[in-house]
Amino acid sequence: MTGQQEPVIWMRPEQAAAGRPAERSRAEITAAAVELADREGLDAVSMRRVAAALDTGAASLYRYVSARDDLLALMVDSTAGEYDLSPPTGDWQADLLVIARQARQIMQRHPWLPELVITRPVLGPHGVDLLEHVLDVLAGHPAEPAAKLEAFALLNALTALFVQHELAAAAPEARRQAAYLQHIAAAGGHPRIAALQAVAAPPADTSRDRFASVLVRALTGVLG
Amino acid sequence: MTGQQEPVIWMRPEQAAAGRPAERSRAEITAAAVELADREGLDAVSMRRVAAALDTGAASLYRYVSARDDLLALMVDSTAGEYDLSPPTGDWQADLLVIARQARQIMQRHPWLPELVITRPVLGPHGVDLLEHVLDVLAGHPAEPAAKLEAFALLNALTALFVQHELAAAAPEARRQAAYLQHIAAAGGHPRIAALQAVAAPPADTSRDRFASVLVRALTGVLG
DNA sequence: AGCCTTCGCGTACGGTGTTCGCGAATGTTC
DNA sequence: GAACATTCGCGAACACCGTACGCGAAGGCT
Repeated sequence: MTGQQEPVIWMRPEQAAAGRPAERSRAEITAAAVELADREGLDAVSMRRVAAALDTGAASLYRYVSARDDLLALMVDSTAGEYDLSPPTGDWQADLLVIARQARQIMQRHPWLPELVITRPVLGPHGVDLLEHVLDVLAGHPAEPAAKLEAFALLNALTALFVQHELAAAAPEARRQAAYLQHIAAAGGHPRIAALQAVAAPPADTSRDRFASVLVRALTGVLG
Repeated sequence: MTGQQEPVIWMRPEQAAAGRPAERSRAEITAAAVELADREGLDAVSMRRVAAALDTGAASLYRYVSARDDLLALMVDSTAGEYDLSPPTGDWQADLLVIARQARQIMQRHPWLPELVITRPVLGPHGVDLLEHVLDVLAGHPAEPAAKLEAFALLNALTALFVQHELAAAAPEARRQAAYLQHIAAAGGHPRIAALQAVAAPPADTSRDRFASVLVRALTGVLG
């Protein structure tokens, strides 16, 4: 009855018990994919290009990964290994903020990460360690377990949104969007938007505080 | 010096001033794409498939849209036309919650929307109307204009995250992820996660309240 | 009626993810 | 050391994809 389905990649053995041993490792392939994404963006991470970076053929990758999605999952989890998890201090808000700030730095290091984190949240071995740590930080908090899980998800997703927002500001697409808003303002019929154009100075110095305050408030929202 | 770049699609005239008139309209194409996405998901929205739904060739679409991204932008903006915008009551929190709940319904109607809203926020004519309305709701609020813009973005993105979360719960991928978590819990070394498995009942009845409380708290976070 | 401009779209190019099948390579067993 | 079982590497192929080009046809304006 219950259709037997392929398990998550981390539950499949990396090395077969018998036969010819593999020439490469998941870590090696993941590293190549991450480096490619860092250098040329997520769209450059095609099976062929990753394989080429490893001096092999595209079909070979399927010995290590059952689909491209698996490769992306490996990439995401590998970045979860970049956290520096120090023991909880007892102040859960402060501890979570430390996590969030690290998340922000990691995502800035890997500009392709926010999109992946948001569109397909995935927990691998490193992600599980991170989750365990967050649960440890929240151990004394009286919220329900489900709420703590949601808080973890929100921490990741909100940080990803923020980083994506600040990375997108430099994109040429944002300039087009701004031009259209200006066009709308000039056309009339949208007085509030037109009034917006009067101010120009973006107070960037307050952005980091805003990141913290929004995050903490949202977290207290889920944790009740 | 300043490289002349193609403007946003809504600044280009839909109908050329001279020559043979177009046989179709942007709205027609957008409707076909939306219906296709509603029925078979976003991946089914390829230029060829949309064109086939309109009984035409793929290349024809490029008379109406300069790239597939433009088509996706049209789809997103068309859903922004589904809001029912009633005049502000004076209670900005309540008014924004009304907007957010509508956003949630719209996104549930169009399961492909959250991903697009999150990964490429786009403002077309309908989106601009929505923004104008939100600014109207916040007219009496003393926050900086930039903060109000961020509040608008956060309202959309957070709602999209929530809907995406509740839609993903039914996906088979979630079952795999849960199985892995259970595996980790059984393996030891992650006591907090193992403790999580003890509880089972997901109190779904409180989810709507959580949506509201998280949203309001996050919004008050940006608005100061 | 003629012109001018745009439209429709067949065709083609370079790319994508993924499958199949087979020869080669290896650890294990006799 | 030879035979075997099993896996690995991967070339080739398939079905798509987004997009550019170019040309015949179609319609509005003068």
